[in-house]
Amino acid sequence: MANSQLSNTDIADALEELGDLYELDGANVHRVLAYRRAAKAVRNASVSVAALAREGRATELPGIGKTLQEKILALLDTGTIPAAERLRAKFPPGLIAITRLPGVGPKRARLLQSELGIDSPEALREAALAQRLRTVRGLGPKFEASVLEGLQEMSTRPAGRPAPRILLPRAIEIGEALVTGLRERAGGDAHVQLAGSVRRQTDSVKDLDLVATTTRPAELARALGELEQIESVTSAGESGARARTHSGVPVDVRIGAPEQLGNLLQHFTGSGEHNAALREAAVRRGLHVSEYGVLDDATGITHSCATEEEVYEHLGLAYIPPELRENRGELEAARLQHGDGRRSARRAAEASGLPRLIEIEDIRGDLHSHTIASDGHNTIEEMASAARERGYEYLAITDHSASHGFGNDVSPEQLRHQIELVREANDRVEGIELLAGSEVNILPDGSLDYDDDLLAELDWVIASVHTSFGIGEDAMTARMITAIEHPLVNAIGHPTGRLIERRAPYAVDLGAVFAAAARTGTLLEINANPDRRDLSDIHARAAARAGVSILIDSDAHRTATLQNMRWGVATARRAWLTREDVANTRPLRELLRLGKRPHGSRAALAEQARQ
DNA sequence: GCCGTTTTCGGCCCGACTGTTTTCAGTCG
Repeated sequence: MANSQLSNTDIADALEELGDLYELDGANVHRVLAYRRAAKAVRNASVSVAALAREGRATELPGIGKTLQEKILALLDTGTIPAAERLRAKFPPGLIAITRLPGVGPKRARLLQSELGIDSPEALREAALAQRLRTVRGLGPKFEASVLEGLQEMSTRPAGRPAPRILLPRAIEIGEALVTGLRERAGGDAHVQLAGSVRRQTDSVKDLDLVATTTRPAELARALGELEQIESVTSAGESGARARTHSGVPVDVRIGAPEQLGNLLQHFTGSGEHNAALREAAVRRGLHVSEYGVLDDATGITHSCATEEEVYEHLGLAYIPPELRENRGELEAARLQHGDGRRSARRAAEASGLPRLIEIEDIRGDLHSHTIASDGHNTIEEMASAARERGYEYLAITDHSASHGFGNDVSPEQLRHQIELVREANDRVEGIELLAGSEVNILPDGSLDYDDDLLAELDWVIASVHTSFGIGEDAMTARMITAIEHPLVNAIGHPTGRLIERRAPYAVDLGAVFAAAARTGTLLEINANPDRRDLSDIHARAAARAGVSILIDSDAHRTATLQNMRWGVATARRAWLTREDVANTRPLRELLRLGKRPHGSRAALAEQARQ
């Protein structure tokens, strides 16, 4: 019982390590894959897998069966999995580290260990420098050189860290510059566009995937190497090229014929998991999907598809938006009944179980923004004008509260003054309604750092955790629920505190948080700051399923960052959310009715809070 | 090791490129 607190990340790491060990041990590849899939399912689970396993329900997760549940239970009870212990003795951690090098997989790692006794990156480096790798059959000088280059690259990173991933906005910026450059150089009939994880709008990306169609592929492949952003071309062939930007981002360009654009796009948009599941399902229907077309066993004909809609139609599926392609149930939802096949793509989508995803145009207002009263860079009126230019009907001014720190505290007296300023601005500025609000700190005990009388004067209160992240899961859960139950709190800001690629979410029982939010009518935010996107796609989906109304906010600290809203909408789409799931797609009055105070005045609620 | 619109066993997506070979294994996406 001592380890029942293991997080999903701990469990996922253990399963992944076991997968790596089995792979080195030469296990069946499908078995290894099963461990990796299971690790991913655990990592993505929005409930505690430890708790689930204790109840014997971990098998409800996709890819986890009886055996893996038993291994998880062993890990919880003893802190280790027996099979892992045994294999660790055979394959030291240094050997697993070697398999992280490009061009070195499990087979070569084991070969290096058995032939040359190499079991760490250091030993590998020594052997490569001494030109001993080439003495092994199947390895040569080029392999030696690539190993040394890989080790050099690895040594520039903190120990054991994978190559850094870049955030979506930066990836799009680099990717669009490449697309523009290729279009200019390739000219004529060339079509170039971004695919891969950028097109799926993931939080961060590891590389850029571009898809191109042209009648002169060689010319386009050559053009890639000539772009000013490209440092080097690492490989090139008939169907595309691979390169690296000066900023260190790998770039993959795939080139095909125009009539295959749909197949190419579908293939290179991924995700890998979506494609694998798609193809497995297709094989059961006698169809084989590749980037070149859909091969029908029955006729022997390969159908090229100029659009992705055609690809999915061939497979009896409604068109699946890129954001949903993660093998999280979209294939099942997209499956069409017999007779649906001849409908238009739009009709097919409506007939399927796929959601009609929210769009940026659905957003009517922003309920989290800062001004010069705290750490923002613009005045109330400047923010209001910029919001109005975006077509918003309302904007809440929510500067930080009394204990925020960082020199940006807003004292109770200052907040009273700020409320007056917002009211005055609201009278002056036409065409948008301003709400006098605050982003109030949730203190470690769950209380807020303004008293209720002052909070009752506000039109809008969003409460967030900004300090004491490490108080432990139980204390954090109680802290959040106390804030959620406060009758004057409309919404919780960035509910997990994560920073993408930099800081993990704090430990908190999100299931309990979602239940409390649903019960009290407290909105939970998808903070659209591209460093946060918090709630995440997975968490936002779970929250909406638990009956929580979701809010998407920019958390803008200047007029320009109001446009961060797009990253929040991207996360909402990845969370399967529709317009109906998101509160700020509604007119303000309707939104406020949706929230927690359907009856009475704020003063009455303040009274209720005092009791 | 998982899983089922060929279901409790026997499958489990598809192709490109590299470096080493002389027909292919390994790695990668």
